[in-house]
Amino acid sequence: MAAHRGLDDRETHVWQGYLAAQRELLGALERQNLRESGLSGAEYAVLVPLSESEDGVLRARELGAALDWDRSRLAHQVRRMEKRGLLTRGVCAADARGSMVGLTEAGRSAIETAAPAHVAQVRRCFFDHLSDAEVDTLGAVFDRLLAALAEE
Amino acid sequence: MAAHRGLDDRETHVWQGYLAAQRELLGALERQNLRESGLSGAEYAVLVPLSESEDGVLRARELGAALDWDRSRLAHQVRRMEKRGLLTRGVCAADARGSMVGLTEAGRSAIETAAPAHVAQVRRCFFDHLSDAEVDTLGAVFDRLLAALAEE
DNA sequence: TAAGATTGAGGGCTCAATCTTC
DNA sequence: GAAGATTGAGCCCTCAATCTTA
Repeated sequence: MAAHRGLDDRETHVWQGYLAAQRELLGALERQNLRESGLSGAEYAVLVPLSESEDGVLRARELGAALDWDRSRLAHQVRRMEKRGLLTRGVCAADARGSMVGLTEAGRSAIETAAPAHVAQVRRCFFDHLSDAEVDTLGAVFDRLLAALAEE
Repeated sequence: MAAHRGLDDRETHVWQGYLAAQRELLGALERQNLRESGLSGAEYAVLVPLSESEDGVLRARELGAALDWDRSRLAHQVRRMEKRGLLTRGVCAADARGSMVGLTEAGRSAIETAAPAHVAQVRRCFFDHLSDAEVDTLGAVFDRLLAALAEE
């Protein structure tokens, strides 16, 4: 492809495969998750750290750090999820600038229902198709790519 | 993470690394592309097959097949790009149901400017950090994952 | 009926203001 | 001024409904 002048055929194929696998795999997980538990991928991601916290409540700042999301992305997502009845928002007692995000009953119930199916799906669509050696290689590669990107 | 009960620590780490690498890498490419050539990733993707076609014109059906995009996604993208002056739309002479998508001068100029920098970026952020053996492993893995997903 | 395409609604993401509180 | 958070605009994507032509 003209997009890849400067990449040889093998590299082009690997790069296209990476892009396609990324889209198909995450898309399949998203659809499956949505169908079985009614949760989008973003909703699921937000509920996980909250369900692991002491009492189902975290400062928005902590939640954002756990997810590695910026403030804006989190604020938009929390707003939508509050409207859906999965979360509550409140002010932070210790620092009036901060906000607290908490699970509702519906939110806790949703994540507890969704988690086992989601994990099974990741195993079935990803790990079941890979050898131990391939998993090791992928782990090393992703770590290296992330380290290089962090240095930029 | 509670998200990964049923995955061991090593698997969880690899999966998180996959998700993070995906987001960081594609995000970095997107931002770089946008900064240097003013094209989004989606716009770039659409322009590539058109720039490789005979006269810069393809049936929407062909373009969608080349990108592996569904009709709706392509129609929305073409509409935005037509508004930006990168593409033209017309009716298909051979089949009145079809539509023809063509490059404008601005579109051709944009892709020709963007392509070398984009390829260099993919090389710098991805292939430069991988050994030959790792590239082979990744190629095989992505092919296998895609084949498995296609069978579902 | 099926194929090609378009549209509107709605979730999701990023960027650039903005507001409040430290 | 800096930190925590929110908001609005704009692009991207998917889904379902619709319209036209084959």
